[in-house]
Amino acid sequence: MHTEDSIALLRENVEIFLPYQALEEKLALVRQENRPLRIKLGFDPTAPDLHLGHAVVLKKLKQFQELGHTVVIIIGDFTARIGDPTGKNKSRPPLSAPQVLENAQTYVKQLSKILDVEKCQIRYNSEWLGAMDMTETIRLLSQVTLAQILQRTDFSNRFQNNMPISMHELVYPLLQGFDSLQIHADLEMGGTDQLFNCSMGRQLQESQGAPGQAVLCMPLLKGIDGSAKMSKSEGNIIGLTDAPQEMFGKIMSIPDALLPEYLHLVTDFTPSEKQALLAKLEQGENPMNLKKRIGTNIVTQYHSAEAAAGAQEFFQKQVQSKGFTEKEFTTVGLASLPLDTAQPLRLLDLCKALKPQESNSNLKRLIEAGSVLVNGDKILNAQSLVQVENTTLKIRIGKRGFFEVVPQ
RNA sequence: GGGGAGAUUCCAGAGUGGCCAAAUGGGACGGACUGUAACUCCGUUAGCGUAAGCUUUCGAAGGUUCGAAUCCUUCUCUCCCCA
Repeated sequence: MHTEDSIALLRENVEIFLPYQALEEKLALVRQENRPLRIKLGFDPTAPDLHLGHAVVLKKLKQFQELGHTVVIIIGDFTARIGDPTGKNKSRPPLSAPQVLENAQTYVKQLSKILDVEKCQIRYNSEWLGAMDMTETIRLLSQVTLAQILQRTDFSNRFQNNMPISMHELVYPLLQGFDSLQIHADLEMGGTDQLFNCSMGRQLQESQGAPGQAVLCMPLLKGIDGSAKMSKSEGNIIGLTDAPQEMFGKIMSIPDALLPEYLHLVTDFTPSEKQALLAKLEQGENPMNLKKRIGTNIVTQYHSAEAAAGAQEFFQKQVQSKGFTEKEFTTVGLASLPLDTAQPLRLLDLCKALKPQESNSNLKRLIEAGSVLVNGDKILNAQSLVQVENTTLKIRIGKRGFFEVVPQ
């Protein structure tokens, strides 16, 4: 069932194997028992947006799935109400039950962008966690000591820095581990930040006399700002559901230094293609070109080749080209704007009508900073009057706001 | 249960009666540069107002004062030490 090649493929990009030969051992085991691997992937439906960081893990799961293994997705609807403390220096607020359910449905839909969801088992951990009584709970808690829990860097950092840690957060890793026991996981996948939680599952399984799961951790993809981790709360994500133009633009905005990482972790290129692209970069090719290749590749995965081509074209026109008139403008009818056209129209008021979410003060700043162009000309005075009647007017506000104001 | 420390603008973190819409750093936004929304440099960063200026903001609610982020009272939350 597995050749050397497929094992090499499965090992590609994996950062941590626990234990090191775990993958090979588990594969041998299931071959003997003539069954597929049961691979667990847990998600807390806290924020309902999957991003490229998640995709790193999901793409690996996809490889397992294509080799005939079973992916069991745990929707942590119960644990989401606690809040995973991973990577947080603050406690997360618990979510309400209806919120969690809604997020879970959105999640599964997004998972289908990468995995064959039809072939996955999907389980909600409220099924068993919600049913536990106090006696069972205490029995579970007795399996682990405080010292073990404090091993975890999130907790020990917070503890050392006098930050609050609530009791329910301490319990979180145990509950996640308990999921592994319940579904008889052979292997659990996650980001490297999940190592502690995943190994807790292994420990609990073994303490119950079951074989401990293997743990595979994927590297954490850096955010588009180049910071340590792509995460929703940092606002540095590329969402799987982002529109093509948005997705492409975000990829163009990642620091050049991140290119190899993105190339390896989130593109579809074959290993030899990746090599070739990296070699070109080393030979001094403009990183921009590689970034475009990566952008096109990624947009193609989540949308289509046509969408990717369109997104690249849009980027070149909207961002790279110097010309003003060839930009893509959003057409706005003058009559649809909340303006008193009987009065002489100030530039500030026009901007406010086009960007109602911006404050007047901020728009004034933008104008004075030279970020507002009218028909290609920089206007620095917010009080300047603009002629809008019986004429079409092209106006740029900031880097992204291009409007064409037409009469009526 | 007892004693002590603290809560500041998006975040971190100064400020201990008027010079405070509040230092500094980060982030964000903008400009210049670059046929990258990268890198670098520079600027801006509560709202309203053409402006003078006015209004709201320093955990919450009251109070003292001509004047409070700064003082007092109560409350909420957090941390530390002792038991």
